[in-house]
Amino acid sequence: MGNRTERLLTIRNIISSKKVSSQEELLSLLEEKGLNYTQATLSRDLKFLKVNKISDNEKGYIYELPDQHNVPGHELAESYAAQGFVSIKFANKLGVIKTLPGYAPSIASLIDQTNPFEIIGTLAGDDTILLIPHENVSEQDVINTLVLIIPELKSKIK
Amino acid sequence: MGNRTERLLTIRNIISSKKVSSQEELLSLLEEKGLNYTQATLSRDLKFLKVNKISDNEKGYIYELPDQHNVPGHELAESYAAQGFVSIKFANKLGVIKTLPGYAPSIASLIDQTNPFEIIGTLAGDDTILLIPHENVSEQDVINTLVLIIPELKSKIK
DNA sequence: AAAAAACTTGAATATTTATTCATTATGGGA
DNA sequence: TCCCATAATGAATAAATATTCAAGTTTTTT
Repeated sequence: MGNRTERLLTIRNIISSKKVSSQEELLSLLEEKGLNYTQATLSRDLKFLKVNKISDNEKGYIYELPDQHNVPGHELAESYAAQGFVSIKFANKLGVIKTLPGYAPSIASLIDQTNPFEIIGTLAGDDTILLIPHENVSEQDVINTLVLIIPELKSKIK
Repeated sequence: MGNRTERLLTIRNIISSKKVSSQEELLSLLEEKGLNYTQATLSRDLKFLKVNKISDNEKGYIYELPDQHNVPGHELAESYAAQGFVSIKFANKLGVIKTLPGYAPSIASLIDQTNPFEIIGTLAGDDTILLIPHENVSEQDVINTLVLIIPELKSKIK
């Protein structure tokens, strides 16, 4: 895995956990984690990740991860998915989601469609989904990502 | 109504119908409509309207209206609302939404919560909602706004 | 394994966007 | 009506962000 990937993952991680209001600020947060890059590269990364700068309550601006809800019909798929979700566990760097019988394919497809950076692929059976995360992605990162995709899971996980 | 309001409405209207990729471009689109302002003012307007600049398919950037789906529990309210929606008609600059019995308050509340610029207020009975649009807002503008709030209405309206 | 193509990056710079500062308009109270 | 306070605006400028160009890397092809 190249350094770029680590940087991209770290950027997503930082942005989802803190309010960042400029590239310069983000740049120094990356530096704190030992990732030294220039503003030019960061600008390209943010474009690639489709990170948005939005206005934050009249005062300043913050960067925000792209909204995961632009897929047509997403709302329906989402409540269906939340309904069928049972649990998630991790072992050997893999995530295993248990679902109600028959729900696995549609939940996996939802994840595939939003194509989050942290999860490189899924494999669905009937009531089980195997999640293959990127290297260096923590369990909490995966969980955060799932909640980003299906907000209603927040109450069901962790 | 001051000119500022007209400008804000026009900005939302333009952005929802065209791809605009810079303030300068938007500025000249406003000019075409007889609205002459400076970039400074536009920058403030966009901040006020919480319009976002997002990356558009690796190539460039576009401006986008704020997502209307950040209200917690919105997804559920939304499918509920779509379910209860029957029709919308206009008369004397007012919009009248008919709903299934009992649905009006929750649909109206959804509209109020997202607080779209184009609709200054709602009044809900049991199966009827009165929509009070801003001056100079067209029926189509109101419909577009409703669809922004409740995407599932797209198939039900117009 | 060499050559070609494609990708990644930083430095410098161009471009774009936000803010400051001064000015003018607008909207209540006395 | 006259103040006063608040809001809106433009010009200039500061600040932030995107891109160009050249160089270095990695990947693919032959």
